[in-house]
Amino acid sequence: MHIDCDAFYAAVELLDRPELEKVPFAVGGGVLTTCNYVARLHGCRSGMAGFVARRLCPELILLKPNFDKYRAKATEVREVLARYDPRFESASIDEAYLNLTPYCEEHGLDPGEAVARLRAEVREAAKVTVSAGIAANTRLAKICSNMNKPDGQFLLPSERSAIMAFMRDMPCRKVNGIGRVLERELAALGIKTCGDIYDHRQFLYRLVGEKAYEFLLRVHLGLGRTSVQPAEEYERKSVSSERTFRDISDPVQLRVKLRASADELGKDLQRAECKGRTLALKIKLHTFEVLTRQVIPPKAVCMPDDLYNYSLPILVKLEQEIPGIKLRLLGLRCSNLVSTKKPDTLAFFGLKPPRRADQHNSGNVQPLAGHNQAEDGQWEQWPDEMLDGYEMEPEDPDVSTSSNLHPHADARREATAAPAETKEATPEPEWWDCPVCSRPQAADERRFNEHIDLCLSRQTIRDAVQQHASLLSDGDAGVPESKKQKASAEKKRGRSASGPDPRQKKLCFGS
DNA sequence: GCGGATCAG
DNA sequence: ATGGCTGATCCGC
Repeated sequence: MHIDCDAFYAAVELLDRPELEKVPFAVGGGVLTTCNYVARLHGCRSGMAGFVARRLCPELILLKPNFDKYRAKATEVREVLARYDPRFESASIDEAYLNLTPYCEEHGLDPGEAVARLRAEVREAAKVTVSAGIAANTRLAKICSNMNKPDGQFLLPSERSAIMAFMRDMPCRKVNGIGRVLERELAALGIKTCGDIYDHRQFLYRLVGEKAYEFLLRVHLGLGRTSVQPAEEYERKSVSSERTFRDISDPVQLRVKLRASADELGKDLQRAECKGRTLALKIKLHTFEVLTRQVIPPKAVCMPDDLYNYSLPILVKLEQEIPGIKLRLLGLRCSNLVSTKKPDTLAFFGLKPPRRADQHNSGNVQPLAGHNQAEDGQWEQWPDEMLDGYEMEPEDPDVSTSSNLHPHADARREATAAPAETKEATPEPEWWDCPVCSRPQAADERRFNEHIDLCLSRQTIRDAVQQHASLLSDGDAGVPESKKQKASAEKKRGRSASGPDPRQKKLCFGS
């Protein structure tokens, strides 16, 4: 199920100031984020520039957003959600995915009944209305939650026929990973609805590339992710900070901006407890053209001074390359992150149960190559019988456009030119137990061996530690053990409890 | 890897 | 006239 608060910011403001009910108002600073019904009557839409809204409706009242307030309200809502699925996944401050199957079984309820109950509880507890979509996977549920907005719900039966019928007339743009650009490209081929995708597949492959092609076919079939997990379990991949300002050419002022950006990013990195092995400078020219340039500092960076000093040469170079450069935005980003969190001793030594999402190791250990379980979950495996007929052969005219949804292109040896090994290994046991740590590993020979190597080196470390346990005063980063323990105990207070900062997680396509 | 680009919220 | 900010992913080099 996907759940979506109705006009969240506006709804929360309305609780404090009911008198706004009658007047056109919207929430947002420079940009209008959410607005009430009256404002909409004046043509103001959410996602519209503030000044445009003002034009349309001069008496529009623009409220300054109060994110602390919205976060507090979001926790109220989430407390209810947790009763239905303790492992629900926040998709943003006002959206979440839940797996309601266990709840329905335990309470002997239909999904529809359970959701009706959930929505009533949210309204009761948090005094805001929510809309919900109930479907077989997250992609469908997301679409469904918009069907009966506001304050409604929509159930899409989990049957092939119902799903295909549902997608057939669904405008492509309603699907999560299809934005304005892709919508345009598709429209150029005559593809307006998800149902149209299949008929045009022979052109699609070359138009959008392999990934997007597979994505679109999955959309057509109504396939999507079926797993749901707390957002905290996703690993962050970058941290950035950028600011827009009045056009600046003055080199001195530009350095001031860079300094500010470095300070901001430094703070954020500290909050996120990580450093970046890669540092990127992003600028937007007064023409709105965007450029990025990156460097790999000799060591992972997180201190503002380092961020500034390593990015300054990039700026200098750009200043030389672009005479009379005039900027309207400048920012810094760190990627290739390494955690500075105190290493979890148990996990590090492999003494802890599987616990997914292998935490960032402290820099010296490479994250197991790009294909982990989380990644598998996100693309949710093609049913082989479908994958065959659907993939490749974009030009093959004999792939008839009949209504046959299972065009078994018999004996296609392999899907793509890609690694191929992983895809073909499906019938085999998916996991091999590591003889060292006995944790399950992907059944891939190369990676399995790499893992064993890893474990052996851990074993070495463990032996060394045990041997010299009393002697080792723990040299890492010069942090005394006592301090590290303490930091661990406190963790990041507030983060999990009132836990705002809902990780923005892209769920499909991108994700 | 790098840099541009799209997408989401 | 699209809007600022953060983050993720994909594509073509």
